[in-house]
Amino acid sequence: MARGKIQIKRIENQTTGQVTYSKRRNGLFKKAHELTVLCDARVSIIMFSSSNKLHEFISPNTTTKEILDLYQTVSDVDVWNAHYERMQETKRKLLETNRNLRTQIKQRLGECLDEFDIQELCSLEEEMENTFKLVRERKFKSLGNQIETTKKKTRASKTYKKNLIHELELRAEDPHYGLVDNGGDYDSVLGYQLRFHQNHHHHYPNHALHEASASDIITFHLLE
Amino acid sequence: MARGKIQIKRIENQTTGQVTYSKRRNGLFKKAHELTVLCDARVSIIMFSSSNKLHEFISPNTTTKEILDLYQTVSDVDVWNAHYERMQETKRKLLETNRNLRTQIKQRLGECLDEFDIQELCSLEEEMENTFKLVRERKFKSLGNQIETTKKKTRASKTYKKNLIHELELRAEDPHYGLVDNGGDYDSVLGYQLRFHQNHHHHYPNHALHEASASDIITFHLLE
DNA sequence: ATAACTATTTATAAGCG
DNA sequence: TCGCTTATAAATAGTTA
Repeated sequence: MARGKIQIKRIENQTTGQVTYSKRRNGLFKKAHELTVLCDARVSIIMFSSSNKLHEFISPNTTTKEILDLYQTVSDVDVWNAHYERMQETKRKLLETNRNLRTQIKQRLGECLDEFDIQELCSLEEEMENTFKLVRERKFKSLGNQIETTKKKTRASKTYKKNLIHELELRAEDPHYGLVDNGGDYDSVLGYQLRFHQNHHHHYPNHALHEASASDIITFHLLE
Repeated sequence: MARGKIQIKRIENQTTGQVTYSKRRNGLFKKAHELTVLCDARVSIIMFSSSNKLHEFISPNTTTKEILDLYQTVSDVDVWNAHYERMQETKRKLLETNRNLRTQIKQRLGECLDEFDIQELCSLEEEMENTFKLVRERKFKSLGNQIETTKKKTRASKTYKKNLIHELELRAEDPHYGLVDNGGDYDSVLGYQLRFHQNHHHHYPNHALHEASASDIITFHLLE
């Protein structure tokens, strides 16, 4: 165990350096803590290793923020000023952008048009026209989709109804059907099914639903 | 020389405390400096004595500000004051508003319409139509104004021309006029007079011209 | 406050598990 | 990366000047 006089000189060996850093850091923090207790002082140590790892010590009963605020007050160094100013600048720019955006919106709502010259008015007019067309297209497309959907539903209910009627005809032809359960059953079954479609009817004359339009179906949905 | 085991406990004696504080502070700073050199680290120590005296250590080749900037970036600790927090909040809100405004603009340019349902599309369509009309109205009005202005200018020029010709006729009728200078014909005099206005000449033989400026005359020529 | 001295305590480099 | 050990370097309380 060679323990000659310690040279205060950069430790080249990485591993040894790491170990020494760790040990001496602890030693430093311990000393700081002792100082805190012995002399009722407040100490903040902030350190970065050569690999930029952060380590800090702060005296008990205080916070780093407190110390730094105090430091800022006492020392000449304006620690946060640069950041503060940068934020002010950011805020200013954001507000400016915001104003511009609002103006643009107003112009697209037909306000504040006085500042525009003819050419600008023309291009705005053109833009509005284009957008108007786009919106209308989109609207029609959306409506088309909706109609398509309702048509499908209509078809589905038509098929369902046809099957139902077909089945009823079969039962009517075959007496066995009627005898299985009591005979009043037809109406009640049919009535139950059809109430889905319209509130008050129990019977439909033949094919009554075949030509149902989209709006009818919408009504049907609302009633349901 | 009583040198028993050092108790890590607050030193009540003021003088002793001061001395210890001074000695240990130096020891701490020395350690910090050694750490800096040995391990290539950057250390910032900020401390306040019980009497609120500030002492600080900073590694060579760096500044306290640098360390604190880095600290703020790396640490989660909220070292800034309430003002900073308020500014952060303001910034956040501004950015949010900004986003919303941009979305609105995009929608009014016909983009991002997928999120809209039929009703929204309808009201947007209506809005676009209204604005479109407004813009067109404004355009026509602006065009109207422009036409009106040019008409006025044209009228003024015509009056001017009429007066000029009238005067020339008078001169032609009255021999005294013609004999003053050599008898130039109407055309050449007229040509001279018109050139004379473009070149900013001095005397006007007729009051009718007093209201016309050089630029007006140039415009008149362009319009004719 | 600061410096020097000195008996002690403390810190820690290097080695080991 | 730790924790432990140990010989030695360094720090420091108390004192004096």
